[in-house]
Amino acid sequence: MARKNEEVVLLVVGGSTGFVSAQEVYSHARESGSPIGLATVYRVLKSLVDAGKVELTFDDQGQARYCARGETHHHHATCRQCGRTIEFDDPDVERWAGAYAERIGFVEVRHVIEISGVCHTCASSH
Amino acid sequence: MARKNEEVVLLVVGGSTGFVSAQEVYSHARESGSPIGLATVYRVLKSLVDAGKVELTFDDQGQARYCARGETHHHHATCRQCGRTIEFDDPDVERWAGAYAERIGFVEVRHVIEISGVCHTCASSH
DNA sequence: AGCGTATATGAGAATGATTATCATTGTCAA
DNA sequence: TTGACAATGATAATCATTCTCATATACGCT
Repeated sequence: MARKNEEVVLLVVGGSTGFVSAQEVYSHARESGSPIGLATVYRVLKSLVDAGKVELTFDDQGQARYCARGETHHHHATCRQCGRTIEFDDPDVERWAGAYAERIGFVEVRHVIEISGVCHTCASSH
Repeated sequence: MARKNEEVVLLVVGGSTGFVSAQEVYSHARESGSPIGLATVYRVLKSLVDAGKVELTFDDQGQARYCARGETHHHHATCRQCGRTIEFDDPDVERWAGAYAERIGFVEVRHVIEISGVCHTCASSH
């Protein structure tokens, strides 16, 4: 067998910077020679998300986008004009989120922090 | 005419605590006697979002959910089990977001901070 | 009022991402 | 090899959202 499907999907997701859509995972996997089907892409992605190996968010149009979760938890800042994504991991805000969750009595807390704006490059080339 | 459609939609969205889906807006509006159509609900919601009067996010399944944007900027903590929503507005995190955006050179910054977890009630009744 | 034009509306069709179905194929222990 | 069972992929179904278009309404002008 060429390669296990889960492996193929992880390679594609992990090999991309930023987020990829399920359809992109599918076409990239096919381009790289895997005979994987779209249904399996969705199945594998879902199991990877459940397993915590891949992160799932939704873009401005509500489409699912996936991103390999590395060792470190982090968030993203996205430029609304060029789409460039900056990853960040700020201990201050992590600490804040944890403290806040505790204050309101939430457990098993996840948080999503998305910052969007216009990056320096786009703003100056305006 | 009974009432302008935009008014009806704003009433429904504003009259709900937390987020509502477009379908919910539609059925609530119909229940309250408006002959509004689903297409118009979507049209009006989109224009309200563009106008900044309504905020748009996506839930765990990628469905759009709308929320009236009041005078004060705030964020939400949602219980994954009962769906209850707690609004919060914490100056610390606002300050952090602003400072961070400046640090990476972003302008016209918006940020979304979503906290999800299991609330005290659900956790203890488990 | 009468007329013309532009805009808004709603019913239903079309779209497109995601999910379910199901026959087929691969896996593996006995 | 064989039988049980999970994994796969093609395709159909689902469902939120968007598009289309015929109609209705608002607005300006005479």
